[in-house]
Amino acid sequence: MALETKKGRTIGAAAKAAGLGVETIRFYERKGLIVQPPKHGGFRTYSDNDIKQLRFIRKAKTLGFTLDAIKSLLALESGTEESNAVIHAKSEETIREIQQKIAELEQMLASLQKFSTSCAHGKKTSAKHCGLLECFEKDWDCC
Amino acid sequence: MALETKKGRTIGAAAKAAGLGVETIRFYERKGLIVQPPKHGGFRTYSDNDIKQLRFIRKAKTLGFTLDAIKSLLALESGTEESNAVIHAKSEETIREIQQKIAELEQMLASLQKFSTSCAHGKKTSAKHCGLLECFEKDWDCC
DNA sequence: CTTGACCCCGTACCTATGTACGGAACCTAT
DNA sequence: ATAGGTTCCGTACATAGGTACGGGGTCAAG
Repeated sequence: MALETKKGRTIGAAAKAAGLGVETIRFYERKGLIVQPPKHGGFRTYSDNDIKQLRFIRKAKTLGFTLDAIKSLLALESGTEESNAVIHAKSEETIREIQQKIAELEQMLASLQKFSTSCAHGKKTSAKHCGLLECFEKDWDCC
Repeated sequence: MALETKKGRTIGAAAKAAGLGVETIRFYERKGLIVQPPKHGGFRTYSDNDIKQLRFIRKAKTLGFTLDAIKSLLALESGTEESNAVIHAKSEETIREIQQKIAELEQMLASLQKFSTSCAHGKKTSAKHCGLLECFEKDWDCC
């Protein structure tokens, strides 16, 4: 086993801790999402904060953010952006985007819940056109 | 202009109405997300409900669903699934997934809001390690 | 009945996001 | 010091999700 003491894991341990593949981490490095961590004896050594970044990337990805968007988010955090005003504006914009996503997900959730309770147990044939789409699109009182 | 009367638009009009490209719609058809609509004089003719489906696809995509997942959702709606019990179970599972996404987005939102108000206007240098990641990952009271 | 806009199909191409390979170097335990 | 397991790097391959092209057919207005 390679050096895994105190602060700093090898890329393999970091991958396991973050739920990613080793190659994926190197890929993110090439893409500039993360900076190459310091090397000890030729091996990358990942800090706890690096692990947090990696987990953040993983989560953000499942939420529909592209790697480019995630890169920007991480740039916000590490303060490598231009000015405070710019940082603030960008985070506010991201906030609005997230609020939008949440709103749309809640709409979809409501539609699915109606669909699930009213349609999906019992009257499949009678309610052929039960209207998940209608619920979703128009916020109608279908079902 | 091709036949665009009453019920039924050509693929170009459908694309415009749904905010997609013509080629994208044909692509979705090949992938089985939508069924080929009836043709009039060799041209696909899209109904209002088809448009709803297309818009649904577009929205679901921005929310991070894969095309395969969307296909399943649409299958739920059109009742081409096996039994009512299966339909119900699947929609309940999707409901849980969406709730999970919402929860994670709200966590990210809260982190960003703290970051934006506390860090991003004024103390960039002093709060170098301001902790968007910490906020996000641990729900800490940083900033 | 021609002309321009639109559609058909098949196929090739493109970007984003990984995954896999392979030979050399390195660390750790025996 | 040698054997096993990692890691290194560069490159090639893979998958999802489109996007573009090219040659031909179809509409509807002038």
